[in-house]
Amino acid sequence: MANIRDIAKAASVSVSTVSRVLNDHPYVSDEKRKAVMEAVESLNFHKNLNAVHLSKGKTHVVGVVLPYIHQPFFSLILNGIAREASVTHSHIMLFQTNYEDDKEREALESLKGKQLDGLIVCSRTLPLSVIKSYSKHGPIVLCEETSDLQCVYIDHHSSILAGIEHLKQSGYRKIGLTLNRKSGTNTSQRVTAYKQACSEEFVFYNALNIEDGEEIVRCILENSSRPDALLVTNDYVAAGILNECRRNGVVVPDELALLSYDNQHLAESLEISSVELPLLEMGQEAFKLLSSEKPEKRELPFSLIHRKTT
Amino acid sequence: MANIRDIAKAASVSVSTVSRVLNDHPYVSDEKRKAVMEAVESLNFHKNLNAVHLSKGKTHVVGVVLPYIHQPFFSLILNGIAREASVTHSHIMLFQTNYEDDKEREALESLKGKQLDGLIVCSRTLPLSVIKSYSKHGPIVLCEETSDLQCVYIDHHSSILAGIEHLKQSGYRKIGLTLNRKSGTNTSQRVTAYKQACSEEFVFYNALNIEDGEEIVRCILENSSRPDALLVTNDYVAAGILNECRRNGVVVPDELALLSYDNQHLAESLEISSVELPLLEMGQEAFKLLSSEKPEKRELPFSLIHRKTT
DNA sequence: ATAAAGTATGAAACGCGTTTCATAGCAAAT
DNA sequence: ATTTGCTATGAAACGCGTTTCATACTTTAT
Repeated sequence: MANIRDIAKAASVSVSTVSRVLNDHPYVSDEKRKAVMEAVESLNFHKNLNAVHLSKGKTHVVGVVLPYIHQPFFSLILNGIAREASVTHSHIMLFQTNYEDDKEREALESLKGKQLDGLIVCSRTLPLSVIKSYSKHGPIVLCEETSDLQCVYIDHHSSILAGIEHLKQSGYRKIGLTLNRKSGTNTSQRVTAYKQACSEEFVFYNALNIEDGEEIVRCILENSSRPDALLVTNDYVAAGILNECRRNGVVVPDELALLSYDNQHLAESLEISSVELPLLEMGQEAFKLLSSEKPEKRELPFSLIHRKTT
Repeated sequence: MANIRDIAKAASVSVSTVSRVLNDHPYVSDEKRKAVMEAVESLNFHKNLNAVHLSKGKTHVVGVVLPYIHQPFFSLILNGIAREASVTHSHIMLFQTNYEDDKEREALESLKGKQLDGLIVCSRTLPLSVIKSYSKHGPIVLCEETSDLQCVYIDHHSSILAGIEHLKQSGYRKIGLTLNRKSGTNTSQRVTAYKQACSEEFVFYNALNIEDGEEIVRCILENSSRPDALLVTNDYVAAGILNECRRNGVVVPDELALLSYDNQHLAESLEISSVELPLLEMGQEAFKLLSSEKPEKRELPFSLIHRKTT
């Protein structure tokens, strides 16, 4: 494939001039510009982006680290990122980690190797200190509350307290909590708030999908001591719970109230009460923070949407 | 940042030797290897990936073109791609197009500029001829039936016929069809098959999400001539339909049968009959096809899962 | 003993666009 | 008439790792 020097030769100009033409720099006479463009045309020239990246030291690619693409929570954040990236003509490199250290490291190494201009970590398993140590190679934004790095987050502690408050006001006393993984900043915040506000503890882990919700109902029914309300990981789990309740004749919300997280279409459609999280904005803000010079922590608000399950 | 020449100097060897050490080439004496590694360590050297990419002419990055990330159909394919990519330590660059020409072009241009080693197009709006014209710059795989390019696909024509057959055998006569966009290879195949098998026509477009399903029911109820069965775009639309039917006292499947596509968890959970599509495999196959030398068309099977809505 | 094969190493070219610096002509300002 | 400033253009350096080629020394095979 023809390169810029071939073009220079063909157009009888210097490579600098070719580069100027290609980049719309001023200070190129019309005739030379024309000559270059003709050469470009006839030799079917196009830039090698890797050379551009190397030379410029930038790629206009940002990495996005997330555990699962298909989970609505993350795909919405991703969507927000994509939307904002599109504005600046940046591209997105995806690192689906499944919460594996190695995969997260790959992303960090790509940043280090200048393949990425920045990195957005939607969720992680690596220690914060490790992530931070890479921040000297480029901007890193986290979607959780941290003090050392740029971050966008939701105050999950408060959201849980608000949810519990809401449930208690409606007369529910034995409030349970469903969560996905056992570790993680966001999870910890939820658990801490929960333990702070509730004496009895009904905590269900590994609750992530519809079928997990169904499983939880079965689990609850087997037990004599059962919650009368649940704060649910997300709308999908709630949908599963709702579904299995119907099958088993458990009346929602009388026998079991449900307050889920995310407030996706599904919640609206099934009339599930839900804590709305501005995930799209979260992605957008995360992207914007990449190019913010000063350290910033950006908190986003949640809001409780009251429907028929509470 | 130190580069390979600095290392060479510090270790008193040639750059070739440094490169050999960094790439685990044989033919390096232990002492030189040690010297290089020490220099790498003390100067905190790490490769500039853009230089590697330029030099090697490869990036180990594949582009994925899809309209919407958050749509389960595509996020599942993406998942399959990601899974397979992870095996070869390839990375994924995401091009969410919203079916905009420009975005698709960006992906194609990235391939042309050697930023990508290959491209998987999950769905497109650009004419096939345009896509094909870029295939000289790198492998392109489509997720639809084509004769000119590598592709993985499902025979949507047959799947519609099978669905209709199934519905007819159960006694339904006025079969309707819901679709998303009006154009597209997959859509066309479905429409063609539908028109071929059904004399009456009940076709609903822009059916993609839960709320679209609800809307469709409202629309159906307003009309005197209504279908008694629907072939539905995907499980989400079916869920919306199911939901709105319940609200309006329409009994499923007696008054309205539903056969959806994709067979996601949602369908299982709501006991919706669905045509299972091997989307994960589709993604995996698509990725594998990128590195297949010979032209290949790979058809994947669908299967009809009979549940309570038919 | 000699050819053949393998080990080890470095110089230089290669992949390729961008950018700085120097140079030179020409117009506007003093 | 002279300085200042802008327009135009090219040579060369820069970003940086990889790879080929040539060279030279060891071994192993014949």
